[in-house]
Amino acid sequence: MAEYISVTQISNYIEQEVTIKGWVYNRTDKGKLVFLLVRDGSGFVQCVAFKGDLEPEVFDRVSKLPQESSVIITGAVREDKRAPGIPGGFEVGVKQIEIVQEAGLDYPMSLKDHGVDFALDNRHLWLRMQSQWAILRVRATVMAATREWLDLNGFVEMSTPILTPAAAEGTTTLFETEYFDEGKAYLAQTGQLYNEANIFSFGKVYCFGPTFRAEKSKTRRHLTEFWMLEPEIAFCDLDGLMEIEEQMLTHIVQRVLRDRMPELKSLGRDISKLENIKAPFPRISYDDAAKIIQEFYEKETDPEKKKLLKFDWGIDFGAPHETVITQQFDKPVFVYGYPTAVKAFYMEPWPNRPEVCKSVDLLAPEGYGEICGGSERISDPDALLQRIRDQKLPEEAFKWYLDLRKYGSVPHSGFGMGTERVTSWICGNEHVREAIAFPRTIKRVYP
RNA sequence: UCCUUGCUAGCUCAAUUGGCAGAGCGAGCGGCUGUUAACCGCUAGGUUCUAGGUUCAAGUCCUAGGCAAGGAGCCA
Repeated sequence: MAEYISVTQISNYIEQEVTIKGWVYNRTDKGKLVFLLVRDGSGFVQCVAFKGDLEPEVFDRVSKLPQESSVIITGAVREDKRAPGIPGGFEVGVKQIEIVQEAGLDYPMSLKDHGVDFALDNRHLWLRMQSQWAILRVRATVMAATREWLDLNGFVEMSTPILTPAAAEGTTTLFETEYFDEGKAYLAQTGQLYNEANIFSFGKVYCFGPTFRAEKSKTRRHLTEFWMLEPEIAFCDLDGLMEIEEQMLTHIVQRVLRDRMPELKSLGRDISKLENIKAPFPRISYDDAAKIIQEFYEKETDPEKKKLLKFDWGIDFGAPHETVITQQFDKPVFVYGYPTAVKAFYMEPWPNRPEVCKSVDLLAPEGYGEICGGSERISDPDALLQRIRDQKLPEEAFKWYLDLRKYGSVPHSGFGMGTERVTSWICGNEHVREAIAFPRTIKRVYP
């Protein structure tokens, strides 16, 4: 009896008889022979059925087998450069085929292009397309490599709550829900404050889970539900934080290159752009970034684009600003020292320059923009209380958070990384919605 | 909330200045022993987003509405 294998293993079974279980991705009927491109979850392999090798009625069914039919195929593996697939270059000569189910003829997804609306309405089926399969395989590797690096470097994974009592930074962007007799609870938009408590027990921690933003943002970089990684580190300043970010990201990209090359190639990704992603990453201040933007603003002749590049010191960067900055570098670039006024209340002010703070964003190249945002946190209890009062935040809700600065306060830092943004950048996607299996956007909660 | 663009066959899109509703893919039938989103021949498939208006004549122009997209605002 033939051994059951997955397509990824196929190169180890040349000239041997194997069994493949999967789905018909494409069929090419050539008359007396039929090519079936079969996907099994691990890869895509071409299976070839010759009329002379099968019973006439079986061959007849195979030559009419609809796309997405589920099959169990047994036959000998051959090496053949002409064979398409992932990894490709191998094919199975069909000796036996069990048709588990003939798929319906009205399968709506064709191998040609689809519009965004149609593709998303059929996300449960769109997932089967090779491009989506490849992107989500890269995503899984991004997540695995992230945990791998953190675990190897002494971080402890903590699970921070999804249901939270109040906003970390205002209440306008929270999804709210009734919570028994306690009033309202909110879906977490960050686990950071809880991780700041966790470090005083564990030193270096991270949380990695879904995060919710009720922002009415409709852009290629936004989802209302996305997966965020948030490390937090005790006894760590801004420089130490940047070092952690660049080491971790280097590991992620190099691991994807090692383990997901066929997927990246099938997506048409320019691999040379990724091979270069190695620490150290360039570091520029907000002030330096402002100068770069100003130069481009002055050079720009198109009035439309010039308007988008308009920039006054003190504002946060928009997408066009980030694009201009990232295009100066072929690696991700750190921009640190943002104006205190545009950043969250807990960020440590710059020494002798309180108008800027020890915040840092990591911007991905090729125009992808912000993938990580973080800061050194305020460690002084009086300074933190002052910031909470200045921003008119509910002092009562932050009582426990202020406790952290009373009992053994230390300089500490942390950042958040958007899984979908990192995956999109590595894959070269146009939109983050393809980097999560079932995207949630302002206009879509189905399927 | 604002700006811009789009909505025509199951899907992706054409349709010149307002003048006969078209193609490719998918589906059906036939052909082909090396296809790579195969190719070739034939067949079926339409309330042109909705409602109203202008006109001899509306997919096309006007009014209102709906849906979607990606930008702004907002945003770890």
